[in-house]
Amino acid sequence: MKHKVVIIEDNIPLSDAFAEVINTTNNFQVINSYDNCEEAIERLKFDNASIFLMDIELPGINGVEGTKQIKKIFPKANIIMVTVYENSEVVFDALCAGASGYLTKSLNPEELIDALNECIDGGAPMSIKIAKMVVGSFQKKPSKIELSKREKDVLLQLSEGNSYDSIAENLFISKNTIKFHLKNIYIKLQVNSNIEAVQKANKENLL
Amino acid sequence: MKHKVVIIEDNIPLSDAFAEVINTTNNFQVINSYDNCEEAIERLKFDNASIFLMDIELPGINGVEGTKQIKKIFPKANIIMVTVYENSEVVFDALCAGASGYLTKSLNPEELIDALNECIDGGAPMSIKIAKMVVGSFQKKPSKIELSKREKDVLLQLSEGNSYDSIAENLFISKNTIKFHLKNIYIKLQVNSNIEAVQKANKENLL
DNA sequence: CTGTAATCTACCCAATTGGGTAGTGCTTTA
DNA sequence: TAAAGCACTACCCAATTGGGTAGATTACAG
Repeated sequence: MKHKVVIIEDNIPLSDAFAEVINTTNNFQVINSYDNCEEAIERLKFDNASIFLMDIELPGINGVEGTKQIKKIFPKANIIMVTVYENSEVVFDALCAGASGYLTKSLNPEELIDALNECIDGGAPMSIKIAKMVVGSFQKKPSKIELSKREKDVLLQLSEGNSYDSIAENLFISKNTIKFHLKNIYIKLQVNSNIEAVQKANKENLL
Repeated sequence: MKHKVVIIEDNIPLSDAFAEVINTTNNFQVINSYDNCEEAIERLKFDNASIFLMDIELPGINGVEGTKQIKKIFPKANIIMVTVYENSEVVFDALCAGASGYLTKSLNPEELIDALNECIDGGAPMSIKIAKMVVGSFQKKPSKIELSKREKDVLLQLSEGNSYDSIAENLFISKNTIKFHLKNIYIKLQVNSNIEAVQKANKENLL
């Protein structure tokens, strides 16, 4: 029983090349190729594929949006993006949309087959550069804004939704002191409201 | 010129096995092995290694903390975690600490060498399961809390630090309407302050 | 057609927050 | 020893926000 693969790619020669490679394997089979998402989505249930190779730049709805729609109907679908985009925003959008993997189009046949296998093994095949980007996204660079220890304490409490009174209680200092620290925090973060301070602290990973 | 590798692993037979494998290659060389981070950090500059294989469970400071410290001194160090932990918190902590890769200890010699090569190619070698976890972390499951379109508008504006007055101006509705929507939002999110609402919206990916 | 949900507006009052000024005391660094 | 930074407290006032009540309009589904 071969795993069914659907290719969604508007570059027909490339699509055909993928299909040819995949059909040489003895555990994968391309059961349909489309040059747009709309058609592929219509035939979703009919094709009943387990893996989708998805281009991003497509006529009509793009690959990221298409991924969302396919995952909505077929949550178990494994969708591997195959694209030239290495732009971080596109990569993260695709992953957020539900892509299981992300390959750049420079891949060779062997890599493609490896990726398919990794995919059905429950993995997340990624090109080297993509893996690096993804891992890099966890490595938050330390902010250049420096808060004192006490300021961090106060801001953390604030971010948890505490009022000045609660913060004062929790930190065993007076409410006035909370205000004092907040004022300094606002200056350091260049904001002038509690929400902005918390949002900026989130963004800058200050807590 | 071989790439210098340092192994930090308190399981000596395992450490020796890694070293043996690595030393069979013609582009990597284990220049030192340690059974704790402290010693490795002391000898950082002396060893001048480009790749570190780091265990997580170590006597004294653990591998995650050790990774932070090494990256602080040697930002260019490539640190690959090699560990039995597949617990998501540990994985993400390690990546946040600056690890370039994350392998589980079930790896075979070939995988180890592949990982080293991928690492010096600027990649992020990961075991299949880890890659899946990392990619999965992007796929935020949609919240079950449902806000109306207008409520989302208001909450988004609020999260950007706007006051009720600004939001009213931006959305061309009265300040009272902002209050009205906020009240409903607070009920739906089960909070009772602007910060809590914004934080919860962030957490639940409501915007 | 009727009810329900969403959107919109208004008014009132109490509580919270933001901004300013003015001090004290402690520790670290120059 | 002086200066600088951090932590702390107090008081005042204006602005903002939270909670309650009351009502209007539109749109959509049963």
